[in-house]
Amino acid sequence: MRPNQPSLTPAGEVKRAQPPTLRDVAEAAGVHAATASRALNPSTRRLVSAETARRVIKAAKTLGYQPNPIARSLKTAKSSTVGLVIPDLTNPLFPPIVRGIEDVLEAEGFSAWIVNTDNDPERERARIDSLRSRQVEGLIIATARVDHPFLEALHEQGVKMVLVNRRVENLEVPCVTADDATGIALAVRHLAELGHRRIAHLAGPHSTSTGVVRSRAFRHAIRDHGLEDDPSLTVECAHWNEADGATAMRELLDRDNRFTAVVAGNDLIALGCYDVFAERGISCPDEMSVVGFNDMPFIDKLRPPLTTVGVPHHDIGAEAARMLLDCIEEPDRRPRSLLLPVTLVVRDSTAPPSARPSS
Amino acid sequence: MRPNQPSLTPAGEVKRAQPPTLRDVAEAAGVHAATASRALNPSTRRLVSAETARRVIKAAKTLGYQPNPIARSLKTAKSSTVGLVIPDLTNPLFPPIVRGIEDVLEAEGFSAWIVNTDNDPERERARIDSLRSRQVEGLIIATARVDHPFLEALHEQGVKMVLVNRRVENLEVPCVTADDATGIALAVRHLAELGHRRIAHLAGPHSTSTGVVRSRAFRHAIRDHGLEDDPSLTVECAHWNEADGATAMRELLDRDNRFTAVVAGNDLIALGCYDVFAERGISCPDEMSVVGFNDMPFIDKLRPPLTTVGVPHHDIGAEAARMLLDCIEEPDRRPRSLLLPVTLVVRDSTAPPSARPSS
DNA sequence: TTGTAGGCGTTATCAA
DNA sequence: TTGATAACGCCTACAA
Repeated sequence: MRPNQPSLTPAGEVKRAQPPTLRDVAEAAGVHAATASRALNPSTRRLVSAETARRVIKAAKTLGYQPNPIARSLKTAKSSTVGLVIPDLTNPLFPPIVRGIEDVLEAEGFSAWIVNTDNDPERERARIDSLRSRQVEGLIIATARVDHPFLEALHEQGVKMVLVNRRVENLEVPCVTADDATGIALAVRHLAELGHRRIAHLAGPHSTSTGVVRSRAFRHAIRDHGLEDDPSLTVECAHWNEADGATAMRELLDRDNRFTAVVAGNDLIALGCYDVFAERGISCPDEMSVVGFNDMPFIDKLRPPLTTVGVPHHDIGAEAARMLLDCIEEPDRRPRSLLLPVTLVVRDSTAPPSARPSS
Repeated sequence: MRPNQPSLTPAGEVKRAQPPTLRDVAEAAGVHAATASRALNPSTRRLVSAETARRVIKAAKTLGYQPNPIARSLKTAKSSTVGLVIPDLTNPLFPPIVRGIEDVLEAEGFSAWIVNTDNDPERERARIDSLRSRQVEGLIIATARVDHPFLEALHEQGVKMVLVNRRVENLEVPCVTADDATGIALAVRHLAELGHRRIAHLAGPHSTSTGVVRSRAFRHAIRDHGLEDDPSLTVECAHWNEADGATAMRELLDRDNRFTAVVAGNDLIALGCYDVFAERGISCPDEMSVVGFNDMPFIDKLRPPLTTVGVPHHDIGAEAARMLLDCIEEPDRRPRSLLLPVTLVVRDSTAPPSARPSS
């Protein structure tokens, strides 16, 4: 017999009460455990009499019964759990997405395991393996690269997943992304309307779909507005971060191009531009306009406040979670993809080009 | 018999191979499951012959065996899991702490469940209940208030926990915090050395130990430097955020105090000051110096870059995780508290007081 | 409508 | 040193 009240061990210390189990509830209600299980489970409750159900539920409440999700998982092979694979939680892009995901999951009784890959494929493998061993029912992945054989392999194995922010070529998996192309188009139009003619692009890495899509959209937009379409005005950054943004900006300036505005692949790359402006005494927006992408928190507090493309990160997370839950519930549903609308947020980093003598 | 190779169901679809279980490994190695278990488990490996262990381990590797942590948890009543209770993941303070925690947990085979309370006691209760039902072995709590009966109750119930950033009065629980008092002392000394005599303090909420400790340290430091010790120079913010920082700053200015510098309770409150400066055309640091606390990411990119107290957030997380693991391993160890060293990071938001006519 | 029995995958306690 | 057995808490055919 397992003690359910604090009791004394031979040594005399107080032993903690174990949490009540289903059997304790059943006993208290004077029914069998199976009956109690049915009564407590909304989907099987119709199998027991209303009176019995009432008694069981009351007993459960009295005892403070909480079902043991571990035992339940072992039996049902479901964990009510999903994995969340992101590069790095300290990148301010991700927390709002994570909150969006959790808000939806929580409402459905699911929880998320968050893992950071630091963009290391080895680490990604290991962390995803660990998630799988914990029986997650699906994955939300924010680390996808254009060519990502590991994700393809997972998909082959029937692992349910949803991609956020990114896509993988030739992979039939649901995605939720911002409308990158429109965002870039808005940025270019804004600069064109201010009077800029030579606009540069600091592209994100082309190993990511986001980098590719934004780059392509940039070229399109430039042509659409009849602006100078000079390939040397685009530099690809090695990573989506400040340091590589700064490097790319330096390269661009060293080419001695007479551009007056930059569309940065994202806000962090734009931050790198700011660093280079400080280094070289370039004044923004007087001498150079910059547009970012994402509208990260606090980016409006910069010097100068950054004009950028606003992305509904919370919604991206929420939609992705909803999609994954859909996949889990109806495994045969066809993968949909969602493109969420973006907005241009004009601040002080963009202005008409100065009349300064161009070199 | 459970099929371990993909097989055909009556309907003809391919059935996914189940992941191999311990029994599969045992069978492949020609031993009993119990033996395989012992061989695979480092702590019991000495109970089997070296030869058997080798065979089992090899078989496990060949089959790609991954122990099922759910089954293991059910048996051992341990989940290798801890709960992480924070107010809001989108507050940039927390991601580095979380990473520090995860880095340590991961090395020990533990994982963390993160929950956000949004500083809502009701929600905190619910989320912690849910963590407990998931059998977490302990909690790391970043939401503690000075008076926090719920945490006391948990402690009474024997729930293992470690507090980060905060303390609870009369609660004998291990804590990991930054050395707030020293940080504030450094800030005040820096301002005093610049020549400021009337220094204000925008205190964090006194419902949090951090708010109390920093406030008290401020008064001490002011007296130590023989500066003007005027209680009306301190305003308490309702929350640790921008909006309430701005409100408090407006109140301070409206009192028409002739202070020339502000020690903000944290960086977000300092951000609120920046907003008010913009509103009222006050130039920082020329007319007003500000010091923040925490050295949040990107705070160096503000206009002007913020002078602040640098806090080792990653270390705070790492130490807290280590402490919790210690508590889990040796339940009887006495609670220790750790005070981590801080540094003053001088940037451009502080300067000598101007010679402008005071009022 | 309710009870019985068996098992999810693992580990602990026996006995051999 | 290994094997047999039972049990962790829950769910679900099946039988009553």
